[in-house]
Amino acid sequence: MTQMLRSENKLEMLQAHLGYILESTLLEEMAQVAKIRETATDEIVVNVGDHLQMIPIVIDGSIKISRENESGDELLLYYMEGGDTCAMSLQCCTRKIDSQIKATSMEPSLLLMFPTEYMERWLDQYKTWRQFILDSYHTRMIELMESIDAIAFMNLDQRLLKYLSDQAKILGSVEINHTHQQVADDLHSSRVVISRLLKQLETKGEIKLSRNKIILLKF
DNA sequence: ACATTAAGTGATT
DNA sequence: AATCACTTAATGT
Repeated sequence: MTQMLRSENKLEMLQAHLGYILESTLLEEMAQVAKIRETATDEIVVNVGDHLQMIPIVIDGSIKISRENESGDELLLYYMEGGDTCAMSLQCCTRKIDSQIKATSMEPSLLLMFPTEYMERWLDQYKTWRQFILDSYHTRMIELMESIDAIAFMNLDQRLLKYLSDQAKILGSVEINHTHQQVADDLHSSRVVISRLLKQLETKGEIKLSRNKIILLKF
């Protein structure tokens, strides 16, 4: 009975996000094989070097994807939100490549995890699924280019503003609960520099600062 | 009251 | 824009 309810819930979750993209037979099949994963704020969902067994689709919440090297240097690449999957993790799974990225939960989130075998089979079986995966590649690629643009063509102060408004948009709040160090890590900068830039923004009346908190005033 | 962690500042490269 | 070395402020125990 509870088993029944859980799989019904999964179907509802899937329908809510993918109902208009994927046919109901596929959605039902997905609901049957999906495993639920709940994550807490700042929980690391995937680490560099991990070997993925299952591929996630985000149902609720948001996940940030960042690059990280051996010495712990980071750079935020893009975000995943409701209905998003990361097609790159599919390649990771099927080719047995270790993950090159780190995925961190930005808020309490709910993911549905799918075994690789099914994902591959659906690729042959459902053209809507193939389209979904290809679309995912496309959006990921666009976002990657956007983040390259930001690094190559924008000053750090511009990047910081973009970062703040992105965070606000995704977390649905103008109140961002991050330390300056966390912001610096995401932007691959240093805490001192970020503190100074934030101070400037506060002086200009764009934001309000307090410990562990940045409040956006003009967005 | 004390220790710890976050944030601010001046000087240097 | 980054780093160092140091100060000051906020918070938890």
